[in-house]
Formats: sequence, C-alpha cells, structure tokens
Amino acid sequence: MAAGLAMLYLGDMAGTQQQLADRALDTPLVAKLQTRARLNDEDRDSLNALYADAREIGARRSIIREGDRPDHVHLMVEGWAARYKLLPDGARQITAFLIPGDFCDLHVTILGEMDHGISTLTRSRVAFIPRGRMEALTERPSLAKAFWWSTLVDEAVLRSWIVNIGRRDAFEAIGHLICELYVRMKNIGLADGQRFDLPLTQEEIGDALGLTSVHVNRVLQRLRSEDLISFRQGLLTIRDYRALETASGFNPNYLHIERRVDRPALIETPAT
Amino acid sequence: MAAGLAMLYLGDMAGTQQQLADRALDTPLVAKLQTRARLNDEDRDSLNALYADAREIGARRSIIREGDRPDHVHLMVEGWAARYKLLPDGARQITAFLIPGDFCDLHVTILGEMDHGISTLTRSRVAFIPRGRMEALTERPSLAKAFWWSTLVDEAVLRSWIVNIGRRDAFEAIGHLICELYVRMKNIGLADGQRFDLPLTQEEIGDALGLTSVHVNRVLQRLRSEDLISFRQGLLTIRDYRALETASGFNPNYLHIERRVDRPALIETPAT
DNA sequence: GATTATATTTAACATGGATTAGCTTTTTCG
DNA sequence: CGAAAAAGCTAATCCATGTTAAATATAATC
Repeated sequence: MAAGLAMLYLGDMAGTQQQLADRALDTPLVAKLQTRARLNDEDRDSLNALYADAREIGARRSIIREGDRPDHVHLMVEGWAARYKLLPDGARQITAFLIPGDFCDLHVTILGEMDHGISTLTRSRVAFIPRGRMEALTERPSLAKAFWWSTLVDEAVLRSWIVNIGRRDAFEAIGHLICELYVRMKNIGLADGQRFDLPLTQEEIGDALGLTSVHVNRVLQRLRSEDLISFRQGLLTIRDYRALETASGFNPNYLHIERRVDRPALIETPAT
Repeated sequence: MAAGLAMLYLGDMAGTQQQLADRALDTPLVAKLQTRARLNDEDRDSLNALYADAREIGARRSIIREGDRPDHVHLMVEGWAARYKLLPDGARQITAFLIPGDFCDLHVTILGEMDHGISTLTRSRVAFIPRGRMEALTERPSLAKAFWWSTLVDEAVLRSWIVNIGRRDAFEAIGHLICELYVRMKNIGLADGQRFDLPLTQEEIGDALGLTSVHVNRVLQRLRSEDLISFRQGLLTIRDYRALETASGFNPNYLHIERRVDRPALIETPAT
C-alpha cells in the first residue's frame, strides 16, 4: 500500500543515485520529517496511512476559520494553502504558505481556539486526522520528536519572515521568499531541477510580504530582467540560484535541513 | 523555599481578592504556565527550583549566539532580553522580547544549531538548566503539556508580529506592541495597574517593528499627545487602554490567556 | 559631581512603495 | 468555443517612512 500511495509523489527523478530514487517513493510528509528524524518502517507506514482518507477541496476554500475549535488535525496532501489573518479594514496578512506534507494545525487541540484562518490557494487534497489518532501517533517517541521538530522549524520560518518583512526591501524580500519555497519544495521532492510549481498570484505574494500587487509586479519584472528567475503560468524557474541567494541575503540554515547524501542538492553539479 | 524565592516577585498587589494575592507568590514562570495548565504543588516546586542557580548578566550581553549548540536551556528570571537576527549590512531585526518566565531556547537541543542570537537588554538574571534536568521535567506529562503550550503561544506571537509589521502603519504597530507587552507583563504579575516597566530604547522598538528610531520618536510623541500613553524613564503608563486597543487593532486572543477569576483584569473596575 | 557615553528630540530633505485607474492577457466556466 | 472573471501590466501621483545631521537631555562611570 505504501508503494501505491507513494506513486502519487513521483517527482524529481533527476538524481541517478539509488538513494534519490528511494526518497521519491516517500510521501512529502515522510520526506520532510526524515530531514532530521530517523524513522523506521513502522513509523513511515503509520504516516503514509494518514493519506488514505484525504478529501478534495477546491481552490480558495476555507479549511479552518478564526475562532474554530476543530477536533481533528488537517494535513496537506496535495496543493497549496495559506495561513492568514484579516484586519478590521479588510487587509489580509498571510503568515505561512502550506505545501504538501505540512500540518495546518498540529497545535489546535492544546491551544483551544484558532487565532487565524487557513484557506486553500489551489485545488487541494487535505487529510482529516481525528484527535485520537494523532494522540496515538505521538505515543511513539520517534514520531513525537519528529512532530516537535517540525513545529520548531515552522517557528524558525516565522522568525525569518519577520526579518524579511521588517528589514529587507521588496526586491530582497521577494527573492528571499522564492529561495525559501524552492528549498522547501526541493526537500519534499517537488522541484524538478531548479524549477517548481509556484501557484501564487502577485496579490498573494504581496499579502505575504506586506506589499501591494502593483509593487510585486514591478519587482518580479526586475527579477526577470536581471535574469535571476523566470515565472509564468505558475511555474517558477531559478535561472541563477547563487546570484538570487546573494541578492536576497538567503541562508537556508533556519530551515534546519541537514546536508546528507540522500538530500537533493540545491544546485545541480553536472556529472562530468 | 518556594515562598522565599517568590518574595522576589511580589508585584501587583492591587487586587484585594485572596486569589490575586496567591498568584503574586508564584514565580513568573509558574504564573505564566498556569495561564492554561493546571499544575499541582509538585509541578510548581519543580519549576520554582529552577530559579535556584540563576546567574546575573549585565545589560547588552550575549546569552547565545547564532551557530551555538548549547547543551542547556536558558530561562529569564529577571530583566529583559531580545531574540534577534543580524543582516549582512548590519541591520538588526528583533523577533521577540523575552521577559521573566520566558525560556530563551526551549527548542535548541532538538533543532541543533541556533539560527539567531539572544542578548540581554537590561541587567538580568538568567537560569541555566542542563539538558538532562529539562528532560526530567518533561517526563511529567503536566509539565510537558505546559511547555508545549508555551511554545505554541510563542508561535502565535510570531504570527501576530508578522501582521503587525506587514500590514499596520507605524502608529498602529507601536500601539499594538505596547498592548501586547502590557498584557504579558500583567499576566506574570509585573504590571501595577496600567503601568509597567518598559526598558526599551526607541531604537530597540524600531528594530522590533522594522522602523527607524527617528520615526519611532515621532510616533511616540503622537501617542503621548493623543493621551493614549505616557512613557518616560523606562516606565510606561497606558492612559486609555480601550482607546489604545481600538487605535491599534489589538485583540489579545492570540496570547491564549483565558479570562479566569484569578487573572488580573486589564482594566481596573473600581470597587464602588 | 564632573565627565562621558547613550538616548531623545528636531528639522530638512529624499525615496520606496502605496494609491488609483485603465488597459491587456490569461484563466475559468457555462 | 465564447463570455466573463481574474490576473497581470503600466503610468501618474502621493505620502509614510527613511536619511542625515545636529542639538539637547538623560544615564552611566569614575
């Protein structure tokens, strides 16, 4: 069964090493948690089993609303979602982009009431995990630790966004966001070379960085004209990763992804 | 012994109810964790015991640096500290203010390497808790859950800061930050009525909100001239809490403090 | 208590990004 | 496939906040 599910996630098969091929068989959740935790077959099977009853949700649909007290946890199986807060004047601030393998609300049963909402951006598949099932999983110390690690990385990403919004100008901030999303997508096997699906509108990018869509448009054109990226029809290609990293001050250390043999490299080094 | 330590934290004794008086005997850590968790005497004693070997640290001293892999956890006993990241051009972004009862780095052993630094702002007292001792504490389910809750609230605060920096103007953002710090100080018994110690320079406020100290100065004067606050010599008084809350769009829900009888009210209702 | 360092205040001027509005292209959906 | 909606693009104008620099006030240090 695990293999069957995993077939859905065959993505980047560029690497020729067997290890890379093995990784591609994991669901994004397992790929992500294995960034740090060593999981055994039973751990992996329990996680993969969560994918069984994922529901299809259309684009721009609410997953949870502020004030909700859901009794189950949501896991992104496919598609993109955004965590956001609305201000009294109707302005929206996105505080996280959720991609496959991300939990929407691992915390909510401990915290009580949701203090923000989550909506899909694209048509998505979302797994609904009852609280009791989640508690059963966290009884396994290896999984409890993996979830704990995942929460802490989410926190590190939030800190990084604060820096991005507070102290970088729009050009650097957008470049930085692109680098971050690239590394995260790569890490779950959803980037093909330096190309990946980025199904965000310019308005959504602006809502994440505290900018207007008009200004995002100006900056994207500059990023294109300086040959750092190309971006059309929801497909982003990084033309010069090193240059983009430098221009935006990106340092992936806060994502806490260890450089291991079985992790895909961010830059392809052609085997000569 | 618990009483002896707690004597250091006699703060707001304004409330006449016995429950308020009892609360004042707790250390800030216990006061904070009891926001949500029900702790028994043994839990409380274990936590209070952490205060035993706190060390004095001068103002503007580093507690941990980016890249460190400390083998113990730091707990703020007294004074203020800031979590921050530095940019290549020397700019600083503060991502959190740490007050008594806050852990500096509850996470670091799981995450590996620090991706940011922490420095004191004022002369402080900081407890150093060896990793093993921390693990012993988290074997008690009530404490494990309390620490987990505390981490999740920290995360909620980070999301709130993103909104503050991304979508509010300087006037609203500074008002919002003041409301947040007031509620947090009140919650650990360190606000006297609507007054509390706020030992931040205008530059530090700016570094937290992505503003320059010049502009912070302009805005603080407007807050004073509109009679919302007074602020001098590190002492902040909220002159009109409701008005400040409205002007800044502050909603304390993200701090996840339940309104219980034994919590101090944010606004004094004079007993007629 | 004098001296020095740090923080606050003020002012003149510069600018990155917001606002508004109209146009074009792409996507969605009947 | 064709119509309608959504997203992308462009340009003109404006303003909140940045920059620089100097004066004053407060706090730290010997």
